[in-house]
Amino acid sequence: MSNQDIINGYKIIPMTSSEENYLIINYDSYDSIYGNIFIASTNKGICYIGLGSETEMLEELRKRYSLSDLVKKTDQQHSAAISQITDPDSAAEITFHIKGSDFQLEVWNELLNTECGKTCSYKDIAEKIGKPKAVRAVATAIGQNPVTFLIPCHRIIRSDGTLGGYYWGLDIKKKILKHESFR
DNA sequence: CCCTAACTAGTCT
DNA sequence: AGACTAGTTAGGG
Repeated sequence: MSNQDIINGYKIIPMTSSEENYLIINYDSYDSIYGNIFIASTNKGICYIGLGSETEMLEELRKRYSLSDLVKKTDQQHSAAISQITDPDSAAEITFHIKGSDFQLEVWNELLNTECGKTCSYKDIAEKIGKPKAVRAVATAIGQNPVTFLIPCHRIIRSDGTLGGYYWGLDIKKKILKHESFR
């Protein structure tokens, strides 16, 4: 299974370490239904989405892509992301350019198969990637997802139906799920 | 229903 | 090597 398959209009391009050198990353902050949202992208795809002040997010971005050049500049990809977040059901085509271990990329790729408005369990994801016993590792990898909202880590909940965790806070997880099931 | 223990594999120190 | 996890299951209160 390739990491560059197109799934529901989404595609993940893994960022190699050589690519990361002197890579130009455009970032900016935008207003959204979830408040201020921070989006960053390379010339190949979106590499980070986060919630919080630009100062905090910039620091986070520098940690993740320490060798790249960060430039405050709006981008067509950013507006595509915003409209997709606003209307999660719309069939947009969005590409991600993200760094991660083989395992992480495999997990994030699998998340793209989850349907809007539905949920599935961490165990389901572990089984789908053929490592049914790696549930906890899968959960950790999901938590490291650099592109919140668009790589739908919020749709993954525990087997017993409870919400499980969420990096940006459980209230946001609830809010997204509610927004997605409206239709 | 809540609690604990055992199990599990990837990542970080 | 050891200590963490956005988990799961089985068991006992």
